[in-house]
Amino acid sequence: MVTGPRPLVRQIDQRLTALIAALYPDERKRPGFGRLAQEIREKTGGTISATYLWELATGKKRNLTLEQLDVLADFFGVPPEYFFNDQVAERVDKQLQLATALRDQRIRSLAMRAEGLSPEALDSLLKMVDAARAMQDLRPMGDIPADSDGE
Amino acid sequence: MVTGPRPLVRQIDQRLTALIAALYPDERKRPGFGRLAQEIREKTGGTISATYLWELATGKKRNLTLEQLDVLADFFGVPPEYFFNDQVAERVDKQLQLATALRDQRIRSLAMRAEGLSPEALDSLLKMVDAARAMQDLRPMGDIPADSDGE
DNA sequence: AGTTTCTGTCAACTACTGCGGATGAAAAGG
DNA sequence: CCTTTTCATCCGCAGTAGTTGACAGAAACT
Repeated sequence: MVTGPRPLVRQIDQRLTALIAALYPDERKRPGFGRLAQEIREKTGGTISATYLWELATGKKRNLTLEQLDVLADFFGVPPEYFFNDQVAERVDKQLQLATALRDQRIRSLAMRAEGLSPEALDSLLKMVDAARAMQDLRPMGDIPADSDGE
Repeated sequence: MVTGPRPLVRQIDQRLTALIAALYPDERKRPGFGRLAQEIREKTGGTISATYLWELATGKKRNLTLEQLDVLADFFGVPPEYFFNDQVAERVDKQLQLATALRDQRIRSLAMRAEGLSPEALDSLLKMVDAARAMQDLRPMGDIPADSDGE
């Protein structure tokens, strides 16, 4: 069917890649779609394939079912609306920024699932982190060796 | 795989029938799934079939795709999360009660799309409507002749 | 009465979501 | 160096989301 794409189903790819980047800030250690799919399966008990994950991330498929939406939302710890509600996405992205800035595995997953802080609170927290980083004369995030993982 | 149904996809049938009942309070004038599907198609430009609508309302199918979710949410004027987020559903249902109580086509669709009032505000509005109804000695809603429709 | 329209329901079909299994390239590890 | 693992990408298939077209019963109309 050649139905013009409904607005809801437009930005899945961007949202998904943003989540992946947020969960694995260090590009060097970031797993491929194969390993990622396996992790999702183990952690959520749901089923998702590496191929489909890639198709979603590259925008080749975008009209997913509620079940797959739930699996993804469950794994990344975001509300399902994140994938199509701009307002929710904006707030969550703020939290992701904070989590990335803190660069600690435990705090990161906590923050991703918190969903309780206002954008203003998150903004000031981000500013505090920036200030602390400047005082300690740290390089801009990106080339700092990542932590060794461990659930 | 026999994956147990994810929690997200459980109450679609109830939500859908609730929406239909809210939009057409008078059972006598309520259209069947055939006419309803046609209305949805005309109003939203999306595609949905009468049979599928029935399958959803009776719980025979429940794992719909984002595109169909968008069509339904668009037609009924509710946020897409209504179908799987209990918190949103509760708030919207309050609005639907109010709209049904007022029994005016225009106000009804307006209220369905408002999404701005708190549950407390809606509660007091509902109480006011009840009080007004009692003072006017109206019969309990249900057998009042419905308005003649018109977009 | 008969006829026409609408209802819910089902079975057969189509189309696309979602997956397994290739492929070659590039790391990693020996 | 070679071998093994992991990567992105593709092709084709299975299963199911979603449609079409039928059916009989119940209204509504004449």
